[in-house]
Amino acid sequence: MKKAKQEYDPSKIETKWQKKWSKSKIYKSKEDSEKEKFYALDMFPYPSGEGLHVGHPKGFIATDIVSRFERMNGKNVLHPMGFDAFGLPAENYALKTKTNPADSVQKNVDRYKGQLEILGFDYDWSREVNTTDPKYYKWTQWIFIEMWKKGLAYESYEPINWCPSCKTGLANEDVENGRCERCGTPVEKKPMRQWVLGITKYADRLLTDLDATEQYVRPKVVDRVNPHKPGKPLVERTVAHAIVYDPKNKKYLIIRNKKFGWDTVIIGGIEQGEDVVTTARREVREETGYDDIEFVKILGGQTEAHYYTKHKGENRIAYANAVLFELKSDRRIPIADGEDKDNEILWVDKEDFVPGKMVNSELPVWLERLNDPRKADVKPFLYWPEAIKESQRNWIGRSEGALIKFSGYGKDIEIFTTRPDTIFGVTYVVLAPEHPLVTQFMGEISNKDEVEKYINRAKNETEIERTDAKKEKTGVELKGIKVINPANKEEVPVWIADYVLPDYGTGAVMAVPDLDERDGEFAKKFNLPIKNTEVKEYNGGTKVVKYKLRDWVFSRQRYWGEPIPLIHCEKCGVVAVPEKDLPVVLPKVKSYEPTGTGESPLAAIEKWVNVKCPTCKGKAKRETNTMPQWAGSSWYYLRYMDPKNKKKLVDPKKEKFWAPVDLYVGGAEHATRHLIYARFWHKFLYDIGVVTTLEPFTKLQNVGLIMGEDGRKMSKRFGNVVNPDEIVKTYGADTLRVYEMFMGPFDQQISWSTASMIGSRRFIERVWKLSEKIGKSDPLADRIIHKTIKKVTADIQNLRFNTAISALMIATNELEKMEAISKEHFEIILKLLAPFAPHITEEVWSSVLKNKKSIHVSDWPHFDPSLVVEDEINMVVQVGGRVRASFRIAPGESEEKIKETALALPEVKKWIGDSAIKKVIVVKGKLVSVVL
RNA sequence: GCCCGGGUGGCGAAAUUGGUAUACGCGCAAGACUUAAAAUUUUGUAGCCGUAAGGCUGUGUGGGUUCGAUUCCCACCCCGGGCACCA
Repeated sequence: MKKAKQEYDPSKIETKWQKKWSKSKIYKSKEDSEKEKFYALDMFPYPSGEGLHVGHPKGFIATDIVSRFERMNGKNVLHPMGFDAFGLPAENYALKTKTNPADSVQKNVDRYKGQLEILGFDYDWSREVNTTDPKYYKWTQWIFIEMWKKGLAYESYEPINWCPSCKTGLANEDVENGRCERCGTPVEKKPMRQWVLGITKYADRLLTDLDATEQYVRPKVVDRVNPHKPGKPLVERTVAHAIVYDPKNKKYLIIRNKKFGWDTVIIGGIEQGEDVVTTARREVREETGYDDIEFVKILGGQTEAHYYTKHKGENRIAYANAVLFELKSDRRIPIADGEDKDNEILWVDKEDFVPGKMVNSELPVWLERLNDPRKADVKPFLYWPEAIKESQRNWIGRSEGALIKFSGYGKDIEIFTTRPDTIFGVTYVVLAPEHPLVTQFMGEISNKDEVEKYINRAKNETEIERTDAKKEKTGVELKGIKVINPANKEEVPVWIADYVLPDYGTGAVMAVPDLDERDGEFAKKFNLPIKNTEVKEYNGGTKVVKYKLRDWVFSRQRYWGEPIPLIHCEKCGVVAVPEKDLPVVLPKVKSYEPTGTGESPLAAIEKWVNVKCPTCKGKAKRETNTMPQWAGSSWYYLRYMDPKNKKKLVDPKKEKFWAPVDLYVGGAEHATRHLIYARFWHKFLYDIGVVTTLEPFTKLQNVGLIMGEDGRKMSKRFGNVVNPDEIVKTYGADTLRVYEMFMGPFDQQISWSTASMIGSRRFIERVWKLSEKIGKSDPLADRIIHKTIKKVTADIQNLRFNTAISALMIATNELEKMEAISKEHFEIILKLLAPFAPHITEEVWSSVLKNKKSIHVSDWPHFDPSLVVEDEINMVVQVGGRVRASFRIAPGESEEKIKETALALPEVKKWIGDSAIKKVIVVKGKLVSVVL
């Protein structure tokens, strides 16, 4: 009895299953599970008025596939979705339509949700967050207050783009070639009172943790011998310990301080450009003279070691790594000496190599890891694309150098340089035009007008313009000013030039035109002397570390953002809004226009602005700046874990259960800012005990943009937007999902092609029709099925969806050729396809195979390794580097046999001819290469 | 300009560690089915020479290492993303 053939019609099955899934709550996530957790996260969208285009869901499809895959593999999955809705687009829309942005945001969110729902995602919508919801931004404000309490938020006058005609501040986006996009007036820089977050305090941790190992434990160890001295500076340092083991004598190498009687393992600070192993190796060579030690392993990542006042009177936090080496040489006596005469180097037994005798407070951790190899295995802490890590390293831009003072007229010009050794080649000094000393020198100079004119010009340039190396150099000498080069006491002139930026280093450079290209160009243009530079050591400066990373200007003079929850009291100064009064809700205003003074529209609402001081109950005013859009997105992944908690940002138990995010998918354009901001907030929350992991996202994956069919970015402006609703209507959600994953490598940017999508639809229909072939198993099918399980499983794990689908297509093509396929084999194909095409697989699974439980909660298939190896493999023969013949042979065959078979082939004989065989290379399982 | 990616058939792309370049899909061509068309299906499809067997060339360009390079190294050209108030 055959069932009547059913045509595949996605419109009949997709909404049906979406409703059933939602009703049966199979995607709901709970913390109280015995299963291992998996947290898949998308960068949440900004719901614009234009709705989603087909490019937006690409990343969401990927996390959907992975979360369905992990669920079928027995994991307890969290896959939430929410909306990021503060910021300029919503505000601009409000300005234009004179409506409250809250209304348009709600409309857009509803539209987005509708568009997402028809794609069949497995979101747990009960955990939805929205950054503009006061219940959400209460906690954004709370975090800000905590930062402010810790001194991480401070006030500063920072320039904004100011349009003098519109009397409003402009975003960088609204500035076009230095002019206001709306009215064309040249944009000026106007200093405004701003709140700034001290992200640079976290620069070192943000940098080192990129390469740190082990997610959960960076043990904190405290040196209890030397007490913490409150007055002394707190210095962070990344160091390497070298643990050198002599396998012949079973001894360890230590440094003993004869004067004070303490022992230590070899330790050294990681210098610029070095990795841990290099540093450790260098220290061993310098301290002991051994240069033939063999690297064994890094002992399980870093510790956070707190040394107090031992090192040059500093309170030091060392992020300490240990490297285990083995001694290879026969020499047993160290030849070099320690840094000073009180130190001696010696070999000790393991019994002496114990915490009690050694001063290294982190030694117990290293010892534990020496004894238990499992603990010493280094697992990377962040599985991130190397490109993103590199971008972040460059963004943070750590450089080690020296601060050197050039003095004159009772003033010191502090200069940061990474090359103090070039100081003897300095012929002049350049200050940024904004440098505070420039104003102070004004009285002394003879060309005041010229200098002022130049300053005005430079400050309105963008940073990109200023640092463009191709641009002709400009600058003005501060005539009459000379400063003394501290190295050779020479007098050098002082210039100002726009290529020196005020925010980097000290905003001043010592120019060595002989060695530096920019300085050279500058000197040539202004006929400044160029000296042949002799590089020699100069120790006249203070060693310092500088970062390119700047503190984060965290306020906006806008309406549509989280109000900064501070109050300015006439008597008490700045006071935080008490936690019980949070959230500070954004009040309704009549006009969303910024005030003519550049202040936020909130400043005009007297009823809201004027408050009583929470401390003294006296007259006070609210802060009227709002937070930037980045605020809400810097911590939203935490709220998904516990979205409705009224008492806490996140319940510690829930945080412990779900954190960290196992897979985070989003656009590469967020490589630096969003991801660094989120890491910064996370580390702060770690420090105040809100979260338990050092990093928020363990695995990160970029989505490649989907471009329009014309190769340009999809945009209303170009008229190349493809709407997913239309595609779903004509082809079905499953086809859209499969096509977007099949287009090409997930992280690659690819142009949309509606014409090509038909292939994905045909593939789905072929699977649909395969159900008509259920019957006896073909003996050849096993091998195909098991190879496909292996390939699809590995490809999903590696986020290579395009080749996973290709493998499924190949399997389908093969199975189609057969008389019949078994029910078991067909089930496996459906399961493998289920994460990609959830509706069609569920429909066939239920209506043809008569399963009661959803396919999406069924078990992922496993492959039999014996069924994925071939009996016979193809090998090719190259003669003189060219493929000339091929033969089939059993994979386990001996090299001799392979060689013999290959050389006996008539084709091979023909190509060898009379030439002598120099050698024959056999690569098992691949080829035989005959070299003539 | 600086930083980070990428460049393979007509098109989207594939290629474990350096080992048969072009899997899979789109398109195209020819055949089957059909009164016809669509759909479906079969076969072919990198370029050049050749009836064919076969040969030569070929992964942005030029060079290098190697028995062997899409893969590694050097130089260059082109395209995309980011550059701190777009998200």
